[in-house]
Amino acid sequence: MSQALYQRIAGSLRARILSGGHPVGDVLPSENELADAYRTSRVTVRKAFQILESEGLIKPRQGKGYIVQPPRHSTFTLIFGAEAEQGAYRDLEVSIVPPELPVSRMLALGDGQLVISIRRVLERGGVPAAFDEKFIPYERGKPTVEQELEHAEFPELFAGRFATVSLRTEMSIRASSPPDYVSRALDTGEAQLLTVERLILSPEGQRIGFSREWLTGAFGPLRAVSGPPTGG
Amino acid sequence: MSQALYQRIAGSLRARILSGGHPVGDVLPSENELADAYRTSRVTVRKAFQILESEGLIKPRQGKGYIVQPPRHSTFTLIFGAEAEQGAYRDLEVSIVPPELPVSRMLALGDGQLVISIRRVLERGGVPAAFDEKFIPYERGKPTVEQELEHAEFPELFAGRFATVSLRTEMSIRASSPPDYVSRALDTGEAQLLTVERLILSPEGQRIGFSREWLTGAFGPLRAVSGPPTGG
DNA sequence: AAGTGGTCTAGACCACTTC
DNA sequence: AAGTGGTCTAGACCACTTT
Repeated sequence: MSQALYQRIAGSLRARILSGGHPVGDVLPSENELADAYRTSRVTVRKAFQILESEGLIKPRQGKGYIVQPPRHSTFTLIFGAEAEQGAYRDLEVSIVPPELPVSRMLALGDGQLVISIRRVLERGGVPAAFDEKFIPYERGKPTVEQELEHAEFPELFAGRFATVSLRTEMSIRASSPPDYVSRALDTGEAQLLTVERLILSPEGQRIGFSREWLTGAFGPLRAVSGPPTGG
Repeated sequence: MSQALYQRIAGSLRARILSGGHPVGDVLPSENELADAYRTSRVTVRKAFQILESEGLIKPRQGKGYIVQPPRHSTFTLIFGAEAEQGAYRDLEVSIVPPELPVSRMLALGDGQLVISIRRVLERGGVPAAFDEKFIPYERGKPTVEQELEHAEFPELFAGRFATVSLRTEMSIRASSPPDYVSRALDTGEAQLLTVERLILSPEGQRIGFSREWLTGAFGPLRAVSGPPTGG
């Protein structure tokens, strides 16, 4: 099971870039040069270049060549959701209520519009680790709350109304003091907690859901990574 | 400037998937079918499929076809660093000191190993927004602190010693109480702050730098997004 | 056996950059 | 004019899945 040729070419170029053999700004050997060197076709060499391009290592410039890019350490990938599965959710309350002002603003609701509110606590090892609160505009004739609750994950909650692939999520992370009912449920007193807010957007940009989570120390930190892939 | 054929094919398929025309688990038309339909070659159709694959919308299975994937809303892209440029750093202190225990642990330092400590405050509109503290193992004969300070961004600080493309960063986000010297500098009193820790790793996995940042409300929330690209 | 994706070839023409 | 990447063709053989 030897590697494909284009993989070997990509690996060889990657190694040379990462080891500093081709510093940032350098122009790599051209497609034709490499095709000759490896006794292969240009298409195969291009495939190798496209791998490195997708890794952000190089960028093509027509008429010039492939140029080694500076590393982008400002884009991080957040690992989120995996940890939440280590624990159990305890449902606190499902209700149809008039929204608080910040919620109403976030969902851009009209006057008198009610929302479905779902409150849950994540427990880990018997200790409350997070308080989770979701808000969905309430509309008669839409799937019932009971049905929706079968899906734990937020975006999937809208599967009946939208193609879930098409939904976008905007996340906002800060430290803030939770309201009383949250600090009581989490037993955290006055402490400020890591707060994660999520806004679910339809393909048309409509705000179709909003959630707030307060994470205690028991939840652990959020983690993010950047840089070249670990396997490479 | 009409779009390339493979772009049009990808766009057409993407639209059908996002609008729910091809639900999750569906098998898309085969490469040969589409090549016939668009009166083009298989290579061009493949290129279209590869775009959708890179977007995470589909996954190929040899002998079967391209299958529509469930959306992955658990991977978020953190937008970090861009906001920091809206403001000015004020240097507080550069010193060579014995590390505190947590720093020594994070960098896996031996006994007696000293570290270079760099403390800065980010001010935005005259208000302190963040406290920034970096630790680098001190070694004689390596680039001087003065030289290193010319580079503001953390990973770039190691440009002399490593090919910066090859560095990885692990980030950890939580809410915590800052030490006294931080809350004094930021004038935040007892409040817990958003805390961002970064560990810089060499290609070999060696821990070559560690940073801590405490962000006040003036810094604003961290933001992350997931879902299909905005332009698509 | 037939159909699918995975890899690869040996050309072609175009737009762009450099000399 | 020569070289570069960008797009595209019309084939080929392979490994895998389904019938």
